[in-house]
Amino acid sequence: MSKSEVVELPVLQDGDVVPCCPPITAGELAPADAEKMAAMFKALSDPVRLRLFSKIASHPGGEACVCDIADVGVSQPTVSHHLKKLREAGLLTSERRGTWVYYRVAPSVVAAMAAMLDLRA
Amino acid sequence: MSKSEVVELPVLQDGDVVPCCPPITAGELAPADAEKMAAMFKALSDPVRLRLFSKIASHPGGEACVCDIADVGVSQPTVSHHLKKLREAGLLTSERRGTWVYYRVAPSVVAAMAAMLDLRA
DNA sequence: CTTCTATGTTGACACTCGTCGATATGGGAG
DNA sequence: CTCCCATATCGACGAGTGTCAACATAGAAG
Repeated sequence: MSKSEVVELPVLQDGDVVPCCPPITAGELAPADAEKMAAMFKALSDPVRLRLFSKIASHPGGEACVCDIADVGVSQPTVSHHLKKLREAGLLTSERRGTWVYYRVAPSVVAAMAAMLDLRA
Repeated sequence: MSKSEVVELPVLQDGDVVPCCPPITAGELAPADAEKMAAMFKALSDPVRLRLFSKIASHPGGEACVCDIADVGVSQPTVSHHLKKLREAGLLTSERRGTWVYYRVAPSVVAAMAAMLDLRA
């Protein structure tokens, strides 16, 4: 890992339509933009996190209870740990409703990634 | 990191138009597909690698000599190490021509990522 | 041949990461 | 209140990662 400081947060913020960084093919990436993009890719660089993310993204209603997606072959604390990472990267939002906690994909995440790739969504 | 085996290689292969995995939002990601996608994102999850990648992707002619892109604030061995990682992930190809080594973005990498996001390039 | 330059490899180090069991917290039910 | 269930946090462990200096290799030029 780079020895630079941890990028603490928000890669993306709710309501942003234009995302954090210019397209990756548009020119030399500025160091600060590279940090933000790297943090986003890093959050998606684990198979378990990708499976959790895709389960939420493809769940009817756009949201999923942890209990709906927890079956990914690792322990409950590990699932919680991964969901926290995705939350910290700005990719997911969570909301407690009664006994259960519901996660959904943060708005404009897909659009942000598309912009990085120089595609219009 | 996941304790599963290392995904040794080719996330993408030259000539592939349809990439390794279904769109991330299309449904629950299969474990094997998640491994492949994670390996790709992992390769892009470092700021230095992202800057190298964007320098190559945006370089005139679609290729760049190492000497053109090596100025990213780390030592020469570290640059070489990161380029190797990107090569192993199938994101870059390299070719030696005389004294210099030229890197280019592997074909259909961008299209593959676009497909993951369920966008048509 | 030798020398120089460009790039890759090796080995070591500190740090980060994914994982788990144990424990804590939060809220509904009785 | 107590009990139970869902989720989060803590602490520890082994594995992996980024970095560098030192060295190795490849090719051009003298």
